[in-house]
Amino acid sequence: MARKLSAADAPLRLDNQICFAVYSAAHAFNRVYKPLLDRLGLTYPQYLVMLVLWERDDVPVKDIGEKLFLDSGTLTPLLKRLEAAHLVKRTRSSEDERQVLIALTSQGHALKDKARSVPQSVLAASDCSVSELVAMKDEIVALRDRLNAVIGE
Amino acid sequence: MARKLSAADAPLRLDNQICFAVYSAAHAFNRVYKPLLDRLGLTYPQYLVMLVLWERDDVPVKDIGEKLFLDSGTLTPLLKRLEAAHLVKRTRSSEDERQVLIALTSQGHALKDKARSVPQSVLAASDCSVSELVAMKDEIVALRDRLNAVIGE
DNA sequence: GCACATTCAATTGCGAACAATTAAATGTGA
DNA sequence: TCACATTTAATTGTTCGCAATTGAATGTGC
Repeated sequence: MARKLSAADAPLRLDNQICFAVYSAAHAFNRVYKPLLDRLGLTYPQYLVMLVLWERDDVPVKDIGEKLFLDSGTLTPLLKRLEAAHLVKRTRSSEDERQVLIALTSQGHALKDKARSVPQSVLAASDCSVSELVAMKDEIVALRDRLNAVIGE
Repeated sequence: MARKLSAADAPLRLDNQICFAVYSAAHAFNRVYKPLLDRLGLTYPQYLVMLVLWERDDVPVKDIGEKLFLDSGTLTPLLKRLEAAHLVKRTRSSEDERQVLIALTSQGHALKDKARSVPQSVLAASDCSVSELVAMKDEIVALRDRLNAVIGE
């Protein structure tokens, strides 16, 4: 028997998947960021780590992971690359030797000024008003938090 | 001089980044899908490929790539893994020997029925009405398409 | 027909992302 | 104190994702 388009298949259609919308939008963002971040010598996940550090410095790996929803398997090699690029320094905490504290170098601090043009370039690429983007962001964050709540059972 | 919270820093604050909202939501979706897809023996990107093939079979790699915004560097090894799992078959097109056509095996077809429960499980996890999700999806797709339009210059 | 560009998939190399495990440091209860 | 659990990063192995290159097949302009 021939397979035909069926209403029963609608939930499995690619264009009906919000997850694919989110997935493909994330990749689109990545491609927009790439040329901008190349000039800073950063990848997108490295940029996210730098955003965290520009807000608060000298934090354990765990804190960065909680903010970005990433684990040490991702962060350890990434932070070593940032260290190799002389943007951060990794030092064991003296109070708790299990922790590795991540601190910006002077170059890491200085990069913040170069990064200021990035958000507005992305805003321009999105061809969208700030208020619309803020509304979308809030919706997506709310959805993400509901999903994450389910993961923790 | 001490660095303090400044209005000039707002565009660089992690919580103000819609790209991070999208990025972290994509990961949250991935984590929700993981246990569901494990039962099908699929990863999330593999699931996306199967969604494409369940809609239309016997398509060149390029078509799959255009629908999913992925290139051969990602798809070739992924499709080889699907072939190793006996879900698809890869054959050179006789009309154009440059193309590799991807066709579902009987097992690949059969997996569709097992996959039908996935979307509703994710819907439940999102704790959101269908109409809200559809509205969000449309907004995100529109944003994605604007971003992709900029990438093509 | 023949040089040339184009198209398509495969390959290589690098950087995430994550599960699972390991090892060291710390905390806890008896 | 001492056995035990917990916390924290690092490590290992697998899979994506993409840039850049390669090589074969096809299309083109002369």
